[in-house]
Amino acid sequence: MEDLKRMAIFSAVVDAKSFSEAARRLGIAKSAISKHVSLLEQHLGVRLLNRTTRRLSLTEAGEKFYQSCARIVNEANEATREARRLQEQAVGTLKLSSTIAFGSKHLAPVISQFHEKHPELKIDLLLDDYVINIIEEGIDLSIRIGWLPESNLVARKLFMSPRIVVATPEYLKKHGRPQTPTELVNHNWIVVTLLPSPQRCTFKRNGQQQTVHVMSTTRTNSIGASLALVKNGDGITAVSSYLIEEDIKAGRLVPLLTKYETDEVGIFAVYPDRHHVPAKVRLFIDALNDYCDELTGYMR
Amino acid sequence: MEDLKRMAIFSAVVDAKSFSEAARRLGIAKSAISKHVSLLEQHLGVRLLNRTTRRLSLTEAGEKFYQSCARIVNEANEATREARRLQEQAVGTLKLSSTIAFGSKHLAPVISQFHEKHPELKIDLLLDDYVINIIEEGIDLSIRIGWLPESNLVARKLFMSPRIVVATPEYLKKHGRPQTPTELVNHNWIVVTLLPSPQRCTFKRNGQQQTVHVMSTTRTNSIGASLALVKNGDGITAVSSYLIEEDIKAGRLVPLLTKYETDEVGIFAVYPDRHHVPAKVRLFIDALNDYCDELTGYMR
DNA sequence: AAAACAATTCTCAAAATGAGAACAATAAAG
DNA sequence: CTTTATTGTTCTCATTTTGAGAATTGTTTT
Repeated sequence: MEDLKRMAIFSAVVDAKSFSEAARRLGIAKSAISKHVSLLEQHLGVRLLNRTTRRLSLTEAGEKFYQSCARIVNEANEATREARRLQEQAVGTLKLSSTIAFGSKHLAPVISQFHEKHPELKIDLLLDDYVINIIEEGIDLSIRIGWLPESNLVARKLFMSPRIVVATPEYLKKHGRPQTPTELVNHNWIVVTLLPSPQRCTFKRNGQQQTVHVMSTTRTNSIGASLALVKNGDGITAVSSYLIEEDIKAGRLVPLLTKYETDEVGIFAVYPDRHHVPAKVRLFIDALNDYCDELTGYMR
Repeated sequence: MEDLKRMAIFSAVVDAKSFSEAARRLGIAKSAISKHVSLLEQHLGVRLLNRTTRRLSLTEAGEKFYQSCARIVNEANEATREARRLQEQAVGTLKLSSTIAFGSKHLAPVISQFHEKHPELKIDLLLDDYVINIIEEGIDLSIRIGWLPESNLVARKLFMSPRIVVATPEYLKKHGRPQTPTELVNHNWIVVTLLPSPQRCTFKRNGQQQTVHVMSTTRTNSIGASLALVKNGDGITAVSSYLIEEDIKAGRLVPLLTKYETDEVGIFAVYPDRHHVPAKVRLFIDALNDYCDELTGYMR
């Protein structure tokens, strides 16, 4: 393993048909070349080159060995080039992950636009409401809600979204409309188990903050399911605004406690490494950012 | 070129699916492994492995790169093995060189016997009376007469052979039989131009040494031709005894000045390198030695 | 919560590398 | 046949690289 490097040097010597010339080409002293070849021969226990000060010739073993070395050097260069190409061009496959709700609603349009721009790039979109291990799954880019800056991973904020407490008009007619956070304890809160503290809700008003422990008989690990349950009139919950704009406008859902500020939740793009971000990821984050800027601009 | 070695390390990490395990297998510290992989990534500008402390996964570029690395490591091992095989086994081709006379008379039987013992070894016999450059021609083993220990090359003495002054009976009847070295100047000496001092001949008797400058009208660069000329009755010359035993026994040639000791000439096996002598060469020298021992034993 | 283990980072000593000069050998030129 | 130019080898020495070991941080299991 040590002398893979020496194989490259030996190969250069054979190509140059001279120690001195090889030294010149590689930009190192000829004494170094000489030593490397000697050590390689010593380690192999095989004479590779017969040499006088004036002439070089390959031994039979050297001839065969050279063939292999040339192939190896070639393959190494090829591999390096290919790795850099994958890094710098939008090619290959981009493995995306996001929550089902965000993915189907927002990622889809970005993807289709992105795909037009970079037709060579395949996209693999994995929608999942579970918190998945993006290292284990080999995810290039994950869109996560309310991400707490987890170690080693890089999280870039796309936008902040307030969480709005909503219920259907029908539900409110039946169970009454809460006017203060404390009144929430009298309602069936649909708990989304994915969130860090699913049964706790914080509100602010006039600089005063209060936290409510909500009551619940219904839990789900899916944001989409929670929304569906609320829409079905089963209960009440807080949902990121970006998911329910239309529902509110259409009157299907009613925003509650609008006098209070709720804790905003961040939408983050998460990827595994700050250094050496491949082009496919960088470009997609850019596209996503543009989309989100437009979205929030529109919402403002 | 610098990171061919690192490609091997990276490959080992992927094979082991762990930095620590790879370190154990390669017998170096895991901190070293970590650094090597980092440097490789840095040099490529490409992330190869996504890693937490507990899990490893290849990036897309890393996956492709690994394929190449694995091939390279494999090829390198293969090449090393093959080089050693060529070194240690009597396989491949043995390129022999010798003077025409010695080659046809003595090498041929050794070769045929050797070939029976090592049927896998091809033999390439080059007969030439010129002094050839064994480096340039890629000769494995050269049998040279009266070789002066030339630089870099290794010369191993096979046997010493006295040079005997001979002529045909017919020639002697016509021109008289020289009784002392000085009388040689009256004869036509067949000069072999390959010898170091072709027109000089040294004799010893009773501890006294004398050198004669011989006269000549006939010169040749071929020992065989010189012998043929003498046999044809064209002149007189000194020939290594091993070439003319039969001719003397049969009376076709008459040894002259037998009271004088002539300068012996050595028969040498010459090869390019003292270290790492391949099996094919070593074994052939051994066989040649055995043959020569038999020959000189028989002559004694 | 604690224990066990993996990767990273740091420091420091040891090893290797490579430049440059001196040398020996060879071939070509005068 | 000597001179000259060039090559590969060897040597020394400063520089760089390397790797071990401990400490650190992060992750998983008990």
